[in-house]
Amino acid sequence: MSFGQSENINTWISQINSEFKTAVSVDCVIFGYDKQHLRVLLLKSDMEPFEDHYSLVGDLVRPDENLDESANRILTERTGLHDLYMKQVAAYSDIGRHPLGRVITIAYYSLVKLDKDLLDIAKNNKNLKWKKVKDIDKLAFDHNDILDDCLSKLKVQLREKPIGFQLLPKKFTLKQLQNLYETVLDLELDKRNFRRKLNALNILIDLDETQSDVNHRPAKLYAFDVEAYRKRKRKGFNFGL
Amino acid sequence: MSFGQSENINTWISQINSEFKTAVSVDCVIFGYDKQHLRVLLLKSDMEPFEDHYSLVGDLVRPDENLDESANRILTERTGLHDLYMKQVAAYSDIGRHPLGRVITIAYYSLVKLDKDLLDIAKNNKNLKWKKVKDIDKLAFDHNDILDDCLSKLKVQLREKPIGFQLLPKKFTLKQLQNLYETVLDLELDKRNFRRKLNALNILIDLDETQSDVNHRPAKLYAFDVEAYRKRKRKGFNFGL
DNA sequence: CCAAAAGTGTTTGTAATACACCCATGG
DNA sequence: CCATGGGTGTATTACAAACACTTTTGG
Repeated sequence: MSFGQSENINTWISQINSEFKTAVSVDCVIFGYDKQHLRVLLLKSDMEPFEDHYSLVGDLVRPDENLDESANRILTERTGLHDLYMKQVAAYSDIGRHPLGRVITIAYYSLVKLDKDLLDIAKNNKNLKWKKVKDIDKLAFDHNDILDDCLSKLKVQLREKPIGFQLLPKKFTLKQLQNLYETVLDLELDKRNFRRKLNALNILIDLDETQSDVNHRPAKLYAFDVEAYRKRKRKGFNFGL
Repeated sequence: MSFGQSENINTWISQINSEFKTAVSVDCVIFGYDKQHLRVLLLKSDMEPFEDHYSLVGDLVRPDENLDESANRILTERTGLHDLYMKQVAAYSDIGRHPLGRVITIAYYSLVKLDKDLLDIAKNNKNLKWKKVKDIDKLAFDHNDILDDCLSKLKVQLREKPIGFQLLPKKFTLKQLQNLYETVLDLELDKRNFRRKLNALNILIDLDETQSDVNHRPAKLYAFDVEAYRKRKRKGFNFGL
């Protein structure tokens, strides 16, 4: 950032303290995948005029943290998890977007594996809910815009980078991975082509294990090979789905 | 944005006015293309400890404008032009990024056709300079990070969307367009394949005009067909270079 | 032995790549 | 008539898409 040469430092500081007063917040679109559905963690709003609307989870940015740290803090506070996959998406700044004054918010999306513990946080707190993305209607503030943008970004990234694994358990079957892609991208994929492509990418570890307790032929289990991906990333990588 | 249920409105407002004090700015990476080189409009900084470093052009966000409006204002103030192509890229927020205090900045990149008038703004103002991207070394603040991110974004967008035309005059030759792609993306393209591809895209208007005053066979002139692009955009469009 | 999902190859069409010569103009 | 860049087509290769049957397990 930089300022016109005409302004001096004292003018500038006093401006910030008076008419340029602005709050900065972070809002997180926390995506979770649940074998069937893509979900987002929402919070029941208690703020006029949005009572009983759901909103994204967010908070003001504190003086001792940057935006990434702020997003991480919010994620940990809400989910109890650390080091989630997380991506800054955009800043939202319309004058009237927040009823209490000028609040500019920076949106992040993040990805979590929806296991029982995580589903429980919405049971232990009446105000939290894992809503299916498809079922979300009117949210508080401009959070529908934010959600739409984050979902678009997720879809783009899912096609280009191996981030889908963040939404699955460590060990997964190829069918689970395919289902994830089909659900999130809202399309149908050919089983054989999908498997061939994944095999060619060489980013999966064959665990030599199979499912148990299924009443059909058990599927092989795989894990994401972070190292193999890192090595290949340098010379360009495109998931290409 | 939303806040924990425990906080009430008065707490929150007083927080903004005291410890949450933050300034928000916009910084613009203004790219211009000059037949040979990709350039960025830079400004000589007069701020400690960055005297004589160049910086991006930016300003504080005013109370009556959102970020897009702020970026537009900065662009118009610096270039005299309106309605430039413009894209929000990311927010930068490290604690120590600005010597005068907590300043969170949102970066935009924008594209202009570098004609004589625009080149003159750097001649009429000693502090402004159209620097070749390749020649830029240490900038003030965290502006190298911002520039790098904006350049990456530009490269991605250039491959996917027909934004290159924003850097060229209204009438251009296929060679000029190819040169632009080769320069910005730093690669070599096959002339015949490039022309075939562009022809297939059907987003150019053949103006039935040719260059004049060149000492070789004059090239045909084309213009970007905005309407044709708009119609095809709905059903997906990828420049695919 | 039945139900249910896992696993596996081949063919066909389409898009990307590589490559060399003639053309129009100004000087 | 020469120098300079403009303009054009074809053959090859790699990748994407479409498609059906056999295998393994639990009940």
